[in-house]
Amino acid sequence: MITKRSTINDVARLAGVSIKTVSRVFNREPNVRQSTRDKVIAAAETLNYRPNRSARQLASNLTFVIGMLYDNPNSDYVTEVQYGCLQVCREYGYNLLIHPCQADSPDLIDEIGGLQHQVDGFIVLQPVSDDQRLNQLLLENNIACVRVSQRPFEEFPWISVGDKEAADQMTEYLLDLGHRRVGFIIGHPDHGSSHDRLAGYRSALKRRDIRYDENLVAQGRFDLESGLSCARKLLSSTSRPTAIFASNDPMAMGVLSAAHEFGLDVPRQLSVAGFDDSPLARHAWPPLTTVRQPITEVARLATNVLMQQLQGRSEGDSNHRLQAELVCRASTGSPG
Amino acid sequence: MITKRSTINDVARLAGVSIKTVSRVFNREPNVRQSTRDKVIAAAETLNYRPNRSARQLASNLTFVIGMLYDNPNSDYVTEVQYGCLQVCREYGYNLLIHPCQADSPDLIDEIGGLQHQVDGFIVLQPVSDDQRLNQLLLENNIACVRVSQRPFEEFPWISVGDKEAADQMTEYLLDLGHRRVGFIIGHPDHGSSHDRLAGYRSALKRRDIRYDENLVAQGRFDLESGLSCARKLLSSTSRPTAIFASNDPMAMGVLSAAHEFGLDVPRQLSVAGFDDSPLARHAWPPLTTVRQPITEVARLATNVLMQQLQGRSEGDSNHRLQAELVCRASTGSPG
DNA sequence: CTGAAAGCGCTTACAG
DNA sequence: CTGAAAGCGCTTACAG
Repeated sequence: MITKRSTINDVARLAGVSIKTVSRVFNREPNVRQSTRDKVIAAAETLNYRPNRSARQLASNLTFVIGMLYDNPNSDYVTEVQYGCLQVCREYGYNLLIHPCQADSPDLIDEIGGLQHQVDGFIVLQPVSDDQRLNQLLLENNIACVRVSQRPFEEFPWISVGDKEAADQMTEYLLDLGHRRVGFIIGHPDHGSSHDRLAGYRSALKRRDIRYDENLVAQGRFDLESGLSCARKLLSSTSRPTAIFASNDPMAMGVLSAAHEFGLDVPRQLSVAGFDDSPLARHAWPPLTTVRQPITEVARLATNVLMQQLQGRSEGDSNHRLQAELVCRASTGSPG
Repeated sequence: MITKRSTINDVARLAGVSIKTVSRVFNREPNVRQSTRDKVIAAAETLNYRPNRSARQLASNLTFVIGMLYDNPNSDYVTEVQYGCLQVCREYGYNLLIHPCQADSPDLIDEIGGLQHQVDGFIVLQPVSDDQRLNQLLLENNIACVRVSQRPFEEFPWISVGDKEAADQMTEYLLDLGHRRVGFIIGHPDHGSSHDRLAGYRSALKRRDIRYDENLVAQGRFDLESGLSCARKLLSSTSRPTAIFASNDPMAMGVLSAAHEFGLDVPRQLSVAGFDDSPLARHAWPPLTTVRQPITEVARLATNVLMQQLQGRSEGDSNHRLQAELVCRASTGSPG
C-alpha cells in the first residue's frame, strides 16, 4: 500500500505550470494570478501533495525547527513552557526540538555548537539563559534566540517576569495579616529569579520599617528537601518565625512537612507561602498560598518574538516583562 | 564573524579523496583503509566539518527524527517518558519531536498523516496508542512505531506494564493490614490501564474470598477532582471503607483532601493508596503508599525497540512487559 | 578499498 | 505574472 509520495514536479505537470509557480503558491508569495493559484491547489489536492521538508530545508538553508534549551528537565515549569511554545510553533509550521542540558557542564558549548545547524533559533530558559559562555557563543555565531531570564544580555530579546514585585506583594500580604517575624527561604543561587525574589522580600520589609534579620533567612536550592532542612533550621531558632515564605512551591511543601514534624498547625501556628503555583500547590494540604507566574504566556511570547526575528521582522519591542499575581489559599492566616 | 560552513566537498578536497569516501567515514561504513579514514578525520577536524542533516535527509529519505504522540500533556508521566526517550535518541543521533494530541479528536488522522513524512517513526503513548483509527493509519501506511499500551494491536511492537499484578499486590497488602472494606477508584475509562488495575483489585479480593461490593467502587477520570468526588461518595456511605485504593496518585491526593474534609485521620481512620509514584506522592502529607512504575525504563525500551526497527534489525523480541513495584509509605496502616 | 555520475525535491537569482 | 537553469550537500547504485 506504500504509494509513492508526489512531488512538486507532479503537481506542476498536472496543473500545467512550472515548479516555480507551485513553489510560489505553497510559500504564499504574491504575484500569482488567482486562476493559476486555484489550478495549483486543485492539482495538489488531487495528488495529496505535501512539500518535502528536507528538500525545502536544503535549498533554503532553513530547518523550520526551533530548539528549546533548559536545565531542570522534570519540572512542571518546563512542561508548561513546552506547551505554550508548541502552540505558537504550530501556527507557524515550525517544530520544536527539546534539548535539556546542564548549565554548568563543561561541554555545553560544543553540544550547542553542534546543534546550531539543526535549528533556526533557540528559546533559552533559566538558568541556562544566564550562562555567559553560552550567550557569548550565540552572540559570536549570530544565532537567533530569545532568552527567558531576569537579566538582559547584549541586544538579545528577552522575556522576564516581575518576580521582585510579586515577592514584595506576598511579603506585604503576610505583614498585613499581622506577622512580624516572616521567614524567607532563598532559591537556587544560580537563578536570577532567586535574587529578585529575595530583593522583593527585603523591599517590602524596608517599606514597613521592619529590620532584615539574617536569622530568618535560609539558603535553599529550589527542591523540596532543601525547603525541609531550611524550615527545620528556621523553626528550631529561639525566636521562630510565624510565617515562612519559600521561593518556590516544592520548597514550601518542604516547609509544610517540617511544620508537621514540629507539630505546628498550618496556618494557625505557622503560615506558609510558596511561589509558582505549580500543580503541587493546589494539591497540598492545606492548599498553598503562592504566586502565579504567567508561564504559558511567557512561552507564547518568547516563541512569537523568535518567529518574528526569523522572518526578519523585528518590528515592535522584543523585550517583555510580565507580571505575576498572588494566589491566596488556606496555608496563610493571621498569627496566633 | 559568520564563517561559511564547510561541506563534504571541502573535506574531500583537503583530504585528497572523493566525497563518497568522506561519506563512508561519517556513516561508519566498513571498507575504508585506516590511513584513509585518518586523513578524512583530520581534514574534517581542521575544517570543523559537520554533515548537513537536510542534505542527508533528502538523499537518504530519512529524517533522523522520531515523533512522540501523547495526550495528557502536562502530566509527570509524560515528562518522565520524554526524558528516557531523549537519552536513547541521543545515543543514536536522533532528535525527538514531541506532539501532544487528543485521542478523540476528529482530525487526529489528518494531523498525524501530515506528520508522517517528518519523522522516521513514532512512539505512541496511552491512550493515543489505543485509538483504533490511528493504529489503522499506521498499519496501512506501513509507518514504523512502538506502542506503549496494555493491549496489543496486530504485529506492532508494544511495551506494557504489569498493572494488574501491581494492583493485585496493593490490594493484598491492604487486606494483610487487616482491612475488610477496601474502596477502589477506577481510572479514566479510555485507558487500558484502568481496566487492568480494576482487574487486579478484583482478583486479590477473589483469592481472599472477599465479595466484590459495587458500593465500594467508584468511577474516576484520573484527575484530582474526580478522586475527591469519588472519595466523598465512598465516605458518605453507611458502611464506609477503612481503606481506599485510587488508580493513580492525583486521585489519591483527592482522597486525602476528602479525608481532611471528613475529619478522618490518615492512616488511623482511613488508609489511602495511589498508583504511579509521581512526585506528588512523596510530597503528600502523609506521604502516599503507591505503586512505582518503571517509566524511564518503559521509555528507554520503547525507543531502543524503535531504533532497531529503523535499522532493519528487528532481531530479538520487540514486545516487553515490565513489572511495577509497591512503595509503602505512611498513608496506609492497620484499621481502627 | 575507492570513485564518478546521477539524483533526492525543493529554492534562489535571474530573465522576460 | 511566470518560467528555465543552477545548485543546496548529501546518498544511492554502480563500476572498477
